[in-house]
Amino acid sequence: MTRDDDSPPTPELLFLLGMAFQLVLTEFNERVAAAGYPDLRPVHGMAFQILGAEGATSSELAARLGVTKQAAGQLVDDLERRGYVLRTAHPAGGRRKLVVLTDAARRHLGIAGDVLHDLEAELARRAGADTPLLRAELLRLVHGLAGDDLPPLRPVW
Amino acid sequence: MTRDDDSPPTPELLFLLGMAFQLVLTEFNERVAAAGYPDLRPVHGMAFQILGAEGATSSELAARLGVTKQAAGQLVDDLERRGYVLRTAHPAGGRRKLVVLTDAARRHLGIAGDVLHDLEAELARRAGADTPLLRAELLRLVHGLAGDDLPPLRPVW
DNA sequence: CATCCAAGTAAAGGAGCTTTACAAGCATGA
DNA sequence: TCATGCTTGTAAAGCTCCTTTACTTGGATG
Repeated sequence: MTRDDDSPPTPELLFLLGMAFQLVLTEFNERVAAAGYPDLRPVHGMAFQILGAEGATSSELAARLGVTKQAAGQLVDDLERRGYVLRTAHPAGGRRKLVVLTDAARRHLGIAGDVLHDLEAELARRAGADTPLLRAELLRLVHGLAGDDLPPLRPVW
Repeated sequence: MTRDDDSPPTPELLFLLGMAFQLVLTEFNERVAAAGYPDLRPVHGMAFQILGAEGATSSELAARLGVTKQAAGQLVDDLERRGYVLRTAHPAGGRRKLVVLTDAARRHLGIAGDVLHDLEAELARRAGADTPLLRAELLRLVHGLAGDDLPPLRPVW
């Protein structure tokens, strides 16, 4: 009894999750691009968020992004060239370098946050989606699958 | 008034959608791999589902997958080499070729469907997620963003 | 029959990652 | 003291999957 065949043919949960994520992310990305950041992908915003106020090392960034430290290093190279991050001396010394955000990145974080909230509010209005309920249910599902620590967010295709 | 700062810090809807999708997809993919298909990625399953009972041309497949026809052609090349699809003469003639599933692909479709349903049932039990409710809310959201026609499902990173 | 169009294919190239390999700084125990 | 080992950071090569560019082929349309 895995399926009720005379119910309306709702797409599978997995497909719905995928389409919802993709649609919201694409819309978000387009709005952020239109706001002056056409050359920043979602992963860059994720990196900014991880680096946050205190910064982090490339290796920490790699772990949180779920990629190799080389990939994270390349990302930092790129962002540094474009003026979004700086490699500074790490207080703990050693070979470590603390990657910190520049003001340009902080401005992006602020704008992206605004876009995100506007978008969610619009979804609640336009689609009539009960976003608090949706968030609660999704949080349950995520915790059920991943435990308490939230996993890195990566493309899975 | 974009944020209520004294509410519990639930992650953003976009993040929750991403994590939920990724977790469920990864779990799904691992189970399918364990069931004997370690070399099939989600996009292959999507292709099987699109080709379905009647088959389709490479160009149709490309449109539904949201990639170029060359990319779809390469996918079909690969799947044909591995015995999952066949290029047959197209009833409409012309240069068209009808790509159809082999029995191997149909077996995969059946197993993947079972895995999907098992997984959803487990989620409802383990996580206590109200999956019908979740599906309804997600469907609302998707229709609100995409209209009636469901968009191709692609990686967005 | 000349023209155009859509389908398929071929080849090159690029983005973004991994793998392999190595150098540099520090901690640890014998 | 100092050899060992661990971890960070980098460098270089290679791989996968996609796109871009360009071409061929079969049929429709005037």
